[in-house]
Amino acid sequence: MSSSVQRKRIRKDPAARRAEIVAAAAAVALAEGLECVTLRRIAEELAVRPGLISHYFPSAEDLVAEAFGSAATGELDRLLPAEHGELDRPLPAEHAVPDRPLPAERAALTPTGRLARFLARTSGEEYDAISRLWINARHLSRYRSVLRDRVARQEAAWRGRLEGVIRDGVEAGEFATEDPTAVAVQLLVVLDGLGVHANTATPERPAAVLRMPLTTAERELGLRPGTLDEAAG
Amino acid sequence: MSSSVQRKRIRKDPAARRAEIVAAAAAVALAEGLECVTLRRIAEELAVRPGLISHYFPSAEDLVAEAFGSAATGELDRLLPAEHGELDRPLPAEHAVPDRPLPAERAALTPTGRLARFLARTSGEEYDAISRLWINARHLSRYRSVLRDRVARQEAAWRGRLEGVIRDGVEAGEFATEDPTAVAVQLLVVLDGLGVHANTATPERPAAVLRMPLTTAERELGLRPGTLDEAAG
DNA sequence: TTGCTTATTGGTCGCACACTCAATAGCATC
DNA sequence: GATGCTATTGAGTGTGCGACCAATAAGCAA
Repeated sequence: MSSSVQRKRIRKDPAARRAEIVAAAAAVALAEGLECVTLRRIAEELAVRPGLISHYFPSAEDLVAEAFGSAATGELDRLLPAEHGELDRPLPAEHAVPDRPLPAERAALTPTGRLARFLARTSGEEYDAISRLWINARHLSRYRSVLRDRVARQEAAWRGRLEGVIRDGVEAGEFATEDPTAVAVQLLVVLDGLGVHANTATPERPAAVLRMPLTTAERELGLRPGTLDEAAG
Repeated sequence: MSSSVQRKRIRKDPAARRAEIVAAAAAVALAEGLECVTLRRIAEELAVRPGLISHYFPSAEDLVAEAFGSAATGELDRLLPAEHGELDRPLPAEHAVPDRPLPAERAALTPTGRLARFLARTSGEEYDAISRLWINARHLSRYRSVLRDRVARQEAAWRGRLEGVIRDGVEAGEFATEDPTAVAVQLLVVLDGLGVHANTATPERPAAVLRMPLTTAERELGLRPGTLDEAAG
């Protein structure tokens, strides 16, 4: 029998195959965790033999790091899209930023609107998957040095993106702060702190706790309380 | 040769042996991570055969959960010792709290002093190991349900202990808050948020970020800024 | 001292993992 | 249609894991 197994080989362009592998690995990482990114698992996902994955990633650790980097970059772009022309990475690029002009309605958002939308999105249940990924990566970083470096780069990317929005807001006169970097880091600390519970079904948390990101942002940026709720619609 | 291997069997009281196993597992969990708590590893630690560990813990998952519970309880007692007679766990006891009277100098500390000391200790580098353990447990909870329950119980224990100090302070007129629970959770969120970096060597962080726990506590408890620094000595 | 309970051993099984490498076959090029 | 490059396979290695179980011996009680 052995009916449904694919018999015919499909020979692809190395670059395309590699991208395909990374995409599959990123999807598995996001949905099931970085420890599920194994040669066998990704090979099965793509209906190829494990040896092929080894061929593109001689060390499995590199694939895991790449999967995390790809997934995290994708999620950041979804949560807080970069404005056209925005320079948000002082470090070597993690990924090529698509250089096409962004849709008009995005470019039209004010810094307050962008920040409000980001904070709204990081409160939803959809954000749990991303929280899980970060916890996963931060823990696995303990043992895998390649991943550790990737995590550091992603941290810088997320902080840089958020910092950019804050700077835009200061420039536009919407925000008031002396140290955009410190505010960005403080916000990320709060979001990380709230996100660690993503794997453990936490009972209802006090409203003051759920509002921490908004409260922190409004306090540190000199916004009237409630501003960000209203801006989020 | 096979010189140094232990030949003679040592037969111990089951309760004592079990305690020994848990202690060894907790030490390994704290120092090397929960995934290093394996039958073979703990057996080697105690110079016994792996089968013996299986005998006491038919499911390895139970041992891992027990190791985390033991380590976390021990660290909480070290960071924020329970006052004599303090009732800090509404849930079934995670561990028997030693009922002996505490040293005089500890019992003499005011709530402000206890809180200040706790926050000082959670800032030191010694706290990194505990942060690592929490990240580890929170991530592994994704896959291990027994551990997940233990994490929930420990969260409750830590929150309860902190909440107790806050209530004492309110009662003593040192703190002012309407909702001690919310304050306790907010503090833990900030500490968790700062702790997630324990595995990734983070560059210097802005002073405002490092002071977040103190700032949060002082703000939420109606303390004059600087109070907790001074109380910590 | 003898005997009995049971804590402890030693060995085995099956599984999943990363990694290696010679053999094979797709496909672009001629 | 034939040829050559190389992407892809298939098979095998070694490691570490949890789980299982019959045999053994430690140490207490009779």
